[in-house]
Amino acid sequence: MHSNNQEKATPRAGVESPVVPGTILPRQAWPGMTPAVPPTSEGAGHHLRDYFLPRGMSDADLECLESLALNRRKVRSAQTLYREGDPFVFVYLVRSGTLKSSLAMADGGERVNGFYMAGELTGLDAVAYGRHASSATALEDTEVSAIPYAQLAKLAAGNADMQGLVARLMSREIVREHSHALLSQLRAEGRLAAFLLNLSRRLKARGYSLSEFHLRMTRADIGSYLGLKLETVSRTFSIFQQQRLLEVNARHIHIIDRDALTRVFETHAHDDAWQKPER
Amino acid sequence: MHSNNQEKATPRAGVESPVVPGTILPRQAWPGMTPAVPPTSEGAGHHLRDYFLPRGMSDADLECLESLALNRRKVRSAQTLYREGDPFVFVYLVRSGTLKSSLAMADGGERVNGFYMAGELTGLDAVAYGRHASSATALEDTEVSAIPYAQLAKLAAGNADMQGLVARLMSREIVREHSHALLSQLRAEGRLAAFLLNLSRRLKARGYSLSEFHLRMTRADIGSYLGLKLETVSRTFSIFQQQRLLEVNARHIHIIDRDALTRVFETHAHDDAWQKPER
DNA sequence: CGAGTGGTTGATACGTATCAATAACTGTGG
DNA sequence: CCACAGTTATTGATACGTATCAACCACTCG
Repeated sequence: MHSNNQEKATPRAGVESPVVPGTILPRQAWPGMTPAVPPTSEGAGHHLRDYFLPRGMSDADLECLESLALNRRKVRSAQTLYREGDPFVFVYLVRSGTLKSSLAMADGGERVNGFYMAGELTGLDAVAYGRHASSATALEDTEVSAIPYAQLAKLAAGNADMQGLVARLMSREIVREHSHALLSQLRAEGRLAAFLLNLSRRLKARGYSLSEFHLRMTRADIGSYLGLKLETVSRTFSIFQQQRLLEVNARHIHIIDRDALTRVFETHAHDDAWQKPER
Repeated sequence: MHSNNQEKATPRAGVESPVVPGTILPRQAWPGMTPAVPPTSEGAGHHLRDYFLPRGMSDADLECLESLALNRRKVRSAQTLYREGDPFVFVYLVRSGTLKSSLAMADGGERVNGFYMAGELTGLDAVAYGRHASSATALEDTEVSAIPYAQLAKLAAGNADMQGLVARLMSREIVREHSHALLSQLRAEGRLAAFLLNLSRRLKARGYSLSEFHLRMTRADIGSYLGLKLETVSRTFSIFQQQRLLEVNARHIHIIDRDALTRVFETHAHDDAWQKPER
């Protein structure tokens, strides 16, 4: 039942959460992708580490959902799967391709608040008020399974595992947003570095190269997601390239110096030690 | 294709949400506190409107939780209720007082990501990984009810209403984080205005004055929450005061010109029309 | 009464937005 | 196949908002 990433599994009696919380601490060198490094003693660490927590589900979790994921649907590049305000009927499991999730702004613009790839579930923010709270747009031709939320809820009513799964998935969304919020503490270089490492990790988990990949989104999308202008994103790519941390060819990214990239967002903090810890 | 959403009041059989979703659109004058004003036609509008959605629960919802909220607990000002990384056992219903929720940063500082007042539930971000993903600190002497999550889950397993309630509460946290993220699109004045109006509204719902109240948090807390330095918060208060929008005496706030304050965060956008709508 | 916390205000530095020009690429229709 | 328009990305010059550093005041608590 449940997710749990990482092996090694420090068998600590979680209340009922099976998942191991400890993960990669950005401050230490990142050895390829070895997961579960027990947090260096300190309880609450750099919370940005959650930014690197797995977004997908375990095979077991996925299997759970499979039973409901009958309704296959294709979304062509640039088409929207659902829009903010649409009545809430389905949550969607991404099968292949990539989605971006975004919020409409007052001025007609949009703010990207997440990217979803194969194995990830989107639409859970609609549970709150029965309408989608964000829009989902395909960044490439994408396939999803539509899961009727009503059915999911019914199933969960009689099945503690399923109930727990849904609860965990929603909670993870919250934690993810926490981490995303922390990006604002970093400057442009730190934000982009974190973004790239996150992408890299997720792509790796899907069988792609850890060091080389293709961006599905535009500079503007990345900027919107990171709270930067597209020009700044572009410039930052150039900087990384000059420093030989990356090779960039439009949307083709090659990570040359992963460790250095990791160091970037430890160093490039916005200098905010908002407050001292009171310990 | 697109936008749609909207009114017509659609008495749409909410999937299960009891709460009225439509609310105040910041762009229109804010008549005191009239709730449910059908959004002015425009499609997915200023998503920041969600920032003004009710955070508390309906009486019915509250009653539901009461049965489990036996375990009363007092938290003195400046004491923490739980810390990031603590094993997850309880969620907490705030009875009286105020809590701030925060995340630890790499450098030992913290980032405030929310404030919780009476009737609000905190701790749901811990469901994800079985450990608290944030810390909760009392801003004044505060009383909470500790609700064992295991029990809550068990109860939900046999009770569709309860299950729906928990799901909705979690989803609302997600939506709230969305809104919080949108604040970064505003400049200092817009952020502070939005913050004050939000506070005002929540306090009003608890029987306090809409226009006059006492801040429970420091300038640094506000700054951390809004992504600003405390000096900037202070300066912005001064500006509002000069413009006769507010009267500020340390933590005593008197809102003089509510409409003007509302206009502030329509105007003071960071100029980002990230992208054009494709209409 | 001195130390500590919280708040205000000023001068200046710095990061990123903004405006603008150009180039590379993409798809379209003649 | 080539021209043409429309994105997407890069790069430069400059403007502007907020962080930063610092001095100072008010208030509280031993």
